[in-house]
Amino acid sequence: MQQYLSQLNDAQLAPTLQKDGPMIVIAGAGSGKTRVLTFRIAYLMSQGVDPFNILALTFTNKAAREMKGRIARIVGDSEAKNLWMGTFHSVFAKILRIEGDRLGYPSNFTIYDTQDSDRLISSIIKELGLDKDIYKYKQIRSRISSYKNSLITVKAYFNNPELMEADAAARRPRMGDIYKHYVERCFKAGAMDFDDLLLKTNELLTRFPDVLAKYQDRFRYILVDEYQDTNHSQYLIVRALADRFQNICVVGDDAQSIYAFRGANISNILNFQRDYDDVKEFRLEQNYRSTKNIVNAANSVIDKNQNKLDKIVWTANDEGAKIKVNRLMTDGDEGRYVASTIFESKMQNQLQNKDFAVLYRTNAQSRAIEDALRKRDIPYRIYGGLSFYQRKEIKDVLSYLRLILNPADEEALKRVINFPSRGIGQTTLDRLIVAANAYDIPIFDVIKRIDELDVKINSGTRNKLKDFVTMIESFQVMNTNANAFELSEHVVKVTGLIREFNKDGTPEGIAKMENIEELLNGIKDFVEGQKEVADTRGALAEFLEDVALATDLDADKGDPNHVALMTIHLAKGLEFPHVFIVGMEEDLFPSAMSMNTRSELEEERRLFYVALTRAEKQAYLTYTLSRYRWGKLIDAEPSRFIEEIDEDYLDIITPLQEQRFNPMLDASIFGDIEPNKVRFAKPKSRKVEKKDAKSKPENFKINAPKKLKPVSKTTNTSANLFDSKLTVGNIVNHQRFGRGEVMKIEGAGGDLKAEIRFENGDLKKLLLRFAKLEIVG
DNA sequence: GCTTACAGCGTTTTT
DNA sequence: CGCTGTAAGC
Repeated sequence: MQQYLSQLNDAQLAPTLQKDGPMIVIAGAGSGKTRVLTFRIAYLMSQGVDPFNILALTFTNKAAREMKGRIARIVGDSEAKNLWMGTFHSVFAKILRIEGDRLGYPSNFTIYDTQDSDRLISSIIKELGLDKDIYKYKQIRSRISSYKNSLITVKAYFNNPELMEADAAARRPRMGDIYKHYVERCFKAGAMDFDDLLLKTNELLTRFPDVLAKYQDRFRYILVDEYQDTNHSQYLIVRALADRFQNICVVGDDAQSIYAFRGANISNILNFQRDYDDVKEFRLEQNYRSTKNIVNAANSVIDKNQNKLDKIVWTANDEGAKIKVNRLMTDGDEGRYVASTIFESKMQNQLQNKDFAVLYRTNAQSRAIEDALRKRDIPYRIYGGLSFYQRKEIKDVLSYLRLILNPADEEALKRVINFPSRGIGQTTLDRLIVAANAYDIPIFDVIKRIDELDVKINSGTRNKLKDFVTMIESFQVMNTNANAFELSEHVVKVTGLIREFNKDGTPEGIAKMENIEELLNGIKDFVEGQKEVADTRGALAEFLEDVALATDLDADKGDPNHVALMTIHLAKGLEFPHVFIVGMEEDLFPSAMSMNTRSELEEERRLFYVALTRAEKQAYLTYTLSRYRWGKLIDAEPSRFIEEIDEDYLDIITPLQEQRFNPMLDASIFGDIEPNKVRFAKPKSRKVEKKDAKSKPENFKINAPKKLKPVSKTTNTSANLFDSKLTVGNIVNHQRFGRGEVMKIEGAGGDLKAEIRFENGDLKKLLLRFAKLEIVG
C-alpha cells in the first residue's frame, strides 16, 4: 500500500488517509480526484474495512468499472469484487429487486426508458381525451420527472395548491390526473422509470426502518463521486444511508455542475458542511492534465460566474500552445477544417486518432463532422446520440424478452403484439386497454381471460390474441431451462422478426438484421461472462437490467484507435490530448433555451469550462457564419464565451476562406449548400433580420458553381463524384428485383445508397455495399 | 385492419 | 432534414 500512496501529492494524500467521519473533497478539473477515490477505497480496505461495507456511487457505470479495475490491481481481484460500486440507478435497482416486494413490485420489474415513458404518457393523454397540442408528452414527462426527483408524489401533488395552480396557469389543469394515471399504470405494469429507481428507494428507506437499518449497517463507508450533479432524491438517499456511521465522503467540483436540467442541485455540494457535523474539507487545486494556457483560459471563463465556491486551479505543466480560434463559412467547412487539421496534426506530431476528440453542444452537430471525417478516411466513433439499445429493431427484440420476464409490461406488449404483424390492430388494442383499465389488470391478463370478460372482440381476432399469449408463454417455459442466448435466438426466429427484416434487400432491412445479430452476440458474450455464476437463468434478467441502464460510453467495440465524437455532457470526466470544441455560436452554445436566466447561463458557462478542461495539450474552438438547422441555412454569430476567455491565451486565426475553403473551388461543397434551398428559403424562417446584408454575397458565391456544374441536381453529389462509378440515370440489373433506373445516390463510403426505380414500379433504396448490381446502361 | 403518403414538428444536454 | 403520427385508400 505504501508504494501506492507515494504516487500521491500531499493534497491528494490527506483525503486519502482520512478514514472516518464526513468529508468533502473539492476537486478542480484534472486534479486527480478519481485517483483519490481509488486509493482511498484501497486504503480503507487495507485498514481492515470489509469491501462489503463500502458503497461507492459514480456517475457512469464505466467510471465504476474502471475504478474497480484499478482497485483490483492494488488489493486483488477477489476482494475488489465485493465492493458495491456503480451509478445511483444501477445500485438501487439491485436493492429494489431484493426489497421491492415491500412496495408491491415484483423482483423482475421492468425498467422503463424515456421512450417507454413517452409512449405511456401519450397513451394516457389520448385516453383522457386531452388536447395533445396543449399537453405535450415531452413537457409532461419532464414535469413528472421533476416532481419525482423532488419527492413530490401524486398525493403530495394534490396536497400542494401551489403546484396545481402553477400547472393550471400553464394551461394544464389536468396535469395531476395525468401524473396519477401514469404512476398507476407503471405500477400495474410492474415497471419503474429512471426516477422511480431513486424515488422508490427513498420510499423504501423511509417506510421500512428495518430496511433502512439493514443498509445503513451494510454501507458503513459511503463515497459519492460527482456530488455536484446529485439531485434531491439522490441527496436524501445518501443522507439516510450515511446517517448512522457518518462515514460519508463526497467528491466534486461545483464548477463542473452541468445537470441542473435533470434536477441536479448545486447547493447539495455548496451546503454539504451544513448537513453533517465536523466536516473535514479538502481541496485539490493542482491540475495535472492540461497546459498553463488551457488552465488559465478556463479559469478566466469560470470567473464570470457569480455562484461558485472559491478555488484556485493551477498547474505546474508547460505553458503549451494557445487555444486556436477559427471561423468557418458553414458547418460543412467546419467539419472539413476539423478533419484536415486532425490529418495534418497527426502527420506533423506523430499522433494517433485516439488523441483527438470533437465536442459539441447538441447531438445534431455530429453529422457534419462525421461526413468530413469519413471522406478523409479518419476512423471515428460517435458516443451517445441514439444508443444501440434504443434502435427500433433492438427495442423490438428486447420487448419480447421483457415480456417473457414480466408479462404485465404494458409498453413492451403494445410494441410487439402486432409486430411482426399478426392481424391485431389499433382498434383491438384500444379495446384491450379500455378493458385493462376497467378491470384494473394488465393487458396480458385481459387476453388470457378474454372469454370470461366483457370485451367486444370477434372470435377471429380472439384466436390471434390467444396465439400470441400462447407463444409468449411457451417462451416463458423455455426460459426455465435455456440460457438467455438460446432463448433470444429462438424468440427472434419464432416471432418472425428475422423474416420481417430480411424480406427485402433494402439497406435499412440489412442494417437491422446486422444489429439484431450484434445484439444476439452481445447476449452470448454476456452469458459466457456469467458461466461461473451457477444460475444462468438469471442471465436474461440481468442482461435486460444492464441494457436499461447502459450508457453508450460503455460499449468498447471496434478499433479503439478512433477520434471520439460526443456531446460535452458525455465528455465530463474524460480527457484527450487534442480537443475541438465546435459550434461556438450564440444560440447554439450557449443554447438559445438557456439564456433566460442567470443560473441557466451560468450552467452553460460551466459546460464550456468542462469542455475546455478536457484538453491536455491543445484546444481548438470553431464557429461558423452560417449553419444548417432544420434543413435550412441559418446565420450565426460567435459565442460570447469566446470573448470571455482572456485573449492572452488565444490564437485567433481568421482563415483565408478564399484560399482554402472557397466553395467555388471545393466541389464537394455543392451537395452541402443546396443553392435552391437558400435562394427560396422563406424570409420569415430566417433568424430575425440580423446580418441580412452579410448573407447576400454568400448567395452570390454559391450560385456561381451552379452554372459551372448543372449536374448537381441530386441531394448529395459528393458521393457519386468521388465514391462510385454508378450515377443517376444508369440502368442497372438486380438479381432479384430485375431492371431499374438509378434515381438518386446518397450517403458515402460504406453507407452509399442508391434509390432505384424498378420496372415493376417499386422504388427501393439499396445499400451498394450489399446490393449486387450490374450496370447495363 | 393494413399500407402508403404527407403534414407537421422539432434540437439542448442524460441515468 | 428526418422522424412521428394521422388520413386516405385498399
